[in-house]
Amino acid sequence: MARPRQFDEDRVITAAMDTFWRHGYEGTSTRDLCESTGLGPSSLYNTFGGKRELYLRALERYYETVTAEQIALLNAPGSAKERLRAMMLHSLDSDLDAAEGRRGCFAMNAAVEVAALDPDVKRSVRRTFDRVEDELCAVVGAGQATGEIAAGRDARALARLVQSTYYGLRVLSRVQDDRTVLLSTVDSTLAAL
Amino acid sequence: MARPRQFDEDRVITAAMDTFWRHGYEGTSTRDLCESTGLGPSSLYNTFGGKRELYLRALERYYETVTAEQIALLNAPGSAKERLRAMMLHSLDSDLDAAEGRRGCFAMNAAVEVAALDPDVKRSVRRTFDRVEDELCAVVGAGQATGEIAAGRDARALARLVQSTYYGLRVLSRVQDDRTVLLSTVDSTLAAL
DNA sequence: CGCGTTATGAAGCACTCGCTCCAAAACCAT
DNA sequence: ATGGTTTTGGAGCGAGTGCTTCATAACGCG
Repeated sequence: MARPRQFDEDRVITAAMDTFWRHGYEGTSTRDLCESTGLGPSSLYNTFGGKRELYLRALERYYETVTAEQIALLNAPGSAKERLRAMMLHSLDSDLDAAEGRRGCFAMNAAVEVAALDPDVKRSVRRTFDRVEDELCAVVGAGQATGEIAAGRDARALARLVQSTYYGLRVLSRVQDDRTVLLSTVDSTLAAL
Repeated sequence: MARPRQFDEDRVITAAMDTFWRHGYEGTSTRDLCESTGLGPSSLYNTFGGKRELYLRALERYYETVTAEQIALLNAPGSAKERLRAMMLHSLDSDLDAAEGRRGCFAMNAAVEVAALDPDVKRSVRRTFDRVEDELCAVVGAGQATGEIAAGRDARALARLVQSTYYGLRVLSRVQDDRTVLLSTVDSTLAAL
């Protein structure tokens, strides 16, 4: 019927996610996106609509890939606390890895930079955070069932406590390079459960 | 000797802080700064050097005013947990106040948006965070002295735990509008001490 | 093949970016 | 008042912004 696309849409979104993640929304120009995706501006606008829409797609992709990986770590074999620790360690090491560019958590970056200005971004990040909370809640519940975690307190409340500490650590990791300091806070969190 | 300045430097920095705080570093243009400070570009550049330097001054001012207020709440009369709670509640209500523009914590915004790109910004935010940690540590220590907080665990470790939860809550408040949800996490944190 | 349709690359739109330059203005010491 | 020094407003620099336009290219279908 017509000329087919010369690019793989998934690859393009992944490349765009990488660029937005690294430089933020305002810090990324449409030319940056053209360069990292390999698309010309006309293809990019024809396919996705514009910078904002592509950013939303990138956030979606982050949820499908990186957040999914966090959740997989939470559902891996092991005790509840081992699984919580594995997830936090994984993120922390990612945050501190200079080779990855110290770009942090894309969802958190979006929450801080864009959520107040764009309701769609706010909704997308909210969905990611809510999903993480749910998964944490399930792990805490499992820990309570085995007696590993005190059953007296509400699982949801404990999950939210872990989640807050987790994102707080990721904030601190932006200016704190000492892994052992952050690591000890992970252990304090688990000890408090 | 020469023509004196027509503006108050402190007022200008405070106005710049307000603008950077609201719109972020990349989201603020030099024209925005001229408008909010009332200065022409020549005065602004002659006095401060440039956008980046003014941002650093704004961060300094944040430390001197807003962070100082947080610390004052930590040192107000009351039990240790009451003081921790007062500080967290104050920030949370500020974060959720639509009239303030949902701009969050300026130091945290700087940590997330700029710290990886600018060592001076990283240092400045780090200093603020370290100071907050120290003050939290003092309050925790006081709580342990009165028996309000279990003396078994290291005060510094508990302070870092509180700090992480605190900044994590401020991240979540960017997408979570329900005050009671965030509030319950504050209480979970205090209960875990 | 030729047609209808869509994708592509390049040029470029109006506008904004951070910043500079400079003549005029405003002060104080003499 | 004059001279010396600094500040001020405004015009404007080159580069970059998000995005559009359009002729051309590349396909599947008849």
